[in-house]
Amino acid sequence: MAEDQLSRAFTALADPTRRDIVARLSLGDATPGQLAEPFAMSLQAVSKHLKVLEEAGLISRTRDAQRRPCHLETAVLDEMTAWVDRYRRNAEERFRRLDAVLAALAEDEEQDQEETAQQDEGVASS
Amino acid sequence: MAEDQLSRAFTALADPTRRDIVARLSLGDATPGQLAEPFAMSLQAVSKHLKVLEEAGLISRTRDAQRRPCHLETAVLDEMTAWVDRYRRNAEERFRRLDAVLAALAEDEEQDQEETAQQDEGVASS
DNA sequence: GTTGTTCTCAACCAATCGGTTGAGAAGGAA
DNA sequence: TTCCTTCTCAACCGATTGGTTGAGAACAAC
Repeated sequence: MAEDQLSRAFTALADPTRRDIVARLSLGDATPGQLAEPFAMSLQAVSKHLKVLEEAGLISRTRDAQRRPCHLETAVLDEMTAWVDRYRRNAEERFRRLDAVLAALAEDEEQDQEETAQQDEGVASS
Repeated sequence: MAEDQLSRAFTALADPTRRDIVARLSLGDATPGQLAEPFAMSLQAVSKHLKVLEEAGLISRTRDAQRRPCHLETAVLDEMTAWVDRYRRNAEERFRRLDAVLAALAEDEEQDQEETAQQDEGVASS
């Protein structure tokens, strides 16, 4: 996926109104008028939001007389989760390995302490 | 998760520089100086990006003398995939059901056509 | 102490964003 | 045709964004 496409997708979902629209569209296609209804803003503002979502590839629009029904496209949503998951996995795998190393070190430490304790029998610790 | 926290997270990842930083940090902690090195911009600019990432909860910062090592936090990444996946699943489940309905309709249609063909034997179609 | 390194803060600037209003295109209904 | 509905486009406005430079805080090293 092109870099700026991913930027557009994240930018699109950064706005709460646009996330609400995506949530609504996940339940079924809807016209701009229907989508604008729950919001305290003009139809033109919603129309702008739909343009942003369309340019991000998150929705597509068909035609039905004057109406322009909007349809949620899932491909870009897939790309977004793929990106986020990739680096989340990177980090978590790294933490897992680090934990293993720390656990091994802790075991060595325990071993060392036991040996030291044997050597230092009867000597007060500082 | 708070609504504006999610907005901050998506806003943070909307910028390519910040996505690069997250990718880099997924491989291991790093200081602002190390993170700024590959970019053709000032350290101050990178410092601002780190502030955005920190306020989104995507990174945390500790202290090591003058250095402020950055650490990737995966919790918010989880929240982001959870959000995206929720509505992707909604939509895909809906498409799956729609496909089933259409398949059923197509079968009925076939049935109807067979019956009509029997009734209309020898009659030219209009 | 002074010096050098690392990093953040403050002020500024051009560009973008999210809303507004007004105009008009596209198409069904009277 | 004329009206009404639905929607987009264009221009504008204030707030935010992503960069800059300059100043200075915090700390190690000398």
